[in-house]
Amino acid sequence: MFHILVVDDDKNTRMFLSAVLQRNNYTVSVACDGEEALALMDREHIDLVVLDIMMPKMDGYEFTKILRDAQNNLPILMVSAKQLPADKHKGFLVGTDDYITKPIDDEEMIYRIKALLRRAKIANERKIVIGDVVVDYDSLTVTRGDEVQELPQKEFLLLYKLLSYPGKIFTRIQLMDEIWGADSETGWETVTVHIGRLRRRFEGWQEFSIESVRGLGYKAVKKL
Amino acid sequence: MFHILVVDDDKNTRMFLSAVLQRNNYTVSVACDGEEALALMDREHIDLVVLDIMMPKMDGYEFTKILRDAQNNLPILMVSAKQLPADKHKGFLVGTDDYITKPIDDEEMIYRIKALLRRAKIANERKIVIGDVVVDYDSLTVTRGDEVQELPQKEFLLLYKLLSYPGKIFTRIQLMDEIWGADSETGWETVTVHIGRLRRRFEGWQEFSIESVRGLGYKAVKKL
DNA sequence: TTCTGTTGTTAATATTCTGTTAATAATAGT
DNA sequence: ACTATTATTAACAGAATATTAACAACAGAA
Repeated sequence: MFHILVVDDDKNTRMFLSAVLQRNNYTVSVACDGEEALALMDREHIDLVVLDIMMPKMDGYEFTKILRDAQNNLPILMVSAKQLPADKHKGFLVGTDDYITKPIDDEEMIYRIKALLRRAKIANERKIVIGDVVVDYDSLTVTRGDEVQELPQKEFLLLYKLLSYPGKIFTRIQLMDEIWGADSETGWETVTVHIGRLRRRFEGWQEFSIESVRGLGYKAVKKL
Repeated sequence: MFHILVVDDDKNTRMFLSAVLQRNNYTVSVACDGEEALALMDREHIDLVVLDIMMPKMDGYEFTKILRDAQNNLPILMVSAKQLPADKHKGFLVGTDDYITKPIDDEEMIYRIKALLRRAKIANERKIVIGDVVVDYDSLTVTRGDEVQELPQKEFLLLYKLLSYPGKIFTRIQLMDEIWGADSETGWETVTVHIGRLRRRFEGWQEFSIESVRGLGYKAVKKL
């Protein structure tokens, strides 16, 4: 089903992790260090990496950094021996997706792996996820829990654009150009109206909001 | 295991795609353009096609059209250079099964290929089961409990197509192409009428429904 | 042939989107 | 506090799209 790569220099840990993962119906490959891991990833398809921070030659941070620099956004679950907050922080900085600390609780690990895989899958589906809210490009829908809203194209595209770059300010003209096309006859005032309609539609939703920036335009704000 | 045909006029892209696919345990054939691809398909068995839209001589759309005309419903993954939202939709509206945009993310591609192959396998089983309802391709019947309905061909094919990919949106044109054949004289308005007939026929059935997506087309929704 | 059911066409009707305008509200600058 | 500017909102009209019914053409079975 899913193929997981375990990278750890300690043989016992490797075996322990493999066993736990296999028991949970994942297939597993192992590597002792970063280099070996990278080599292996060229040959096999990997869905997720469980990565020890402390390793000889190349440590976990370096490994992550190399991957991310290469635009690879494979989900990574880091395993850290230390419990210092400073360390946790560093992990997130390089671009890990989640981490657990030793001693490893297998249930917790499996739980986190599931969560990561779920997220990665969603990321592959042209969807924007904000908390419980899912914005799906292919069906023009916005879902929260079991509530599904199908929006009209213009409204949807507007929302999708804004939420694709949360915090970024778009001018009305920009939005016009990108959604209506630069040579559209339509006046930019309609953007305003559509924004209004979106706001009304998602009135009371905690997950995000569309804010106006006077004199400039609009931006979407995620709230979590 | 599965044999994939890559059709792209750019040598580098071809090599890149081949490499990624082979690394993921697919066997690969390549072709530079549509004609070569068609010739090759006469000689070799192909499970799936990865197809660039932009090509000399025959472009991706044409290629797809020819295949579909010949009642060939090989899964096709289109590769589009453009990232304009309007275009994106066009891409999957023509009659492809799925599409990705350049720059190609290999993980995304593999993910989508897997999904397509899985679906193709299901489509070959010629029977769709939804709760108590059985849709049987070979006898053109829909059964619920001891109630058996034999539907007219066109109606049946339409329903079957939609239910084969629940949730996926099909445009009328796409449905025309796939059921009537791309060079049929019949106008796409007919699809609308048939949808209406299907709806009437299965009025009040809880198991599934056919929903319209304004501006795009129709989709089947399973309800459990 | 006559009857029946399927299929495609068309036109009338219904529904939903979209853009415009004008009135109202909010904001910043003086 | 007043004004000029900018933003919000509601209401409307027309465009675009979808649904439905009625009918015509046709094919096959009785």
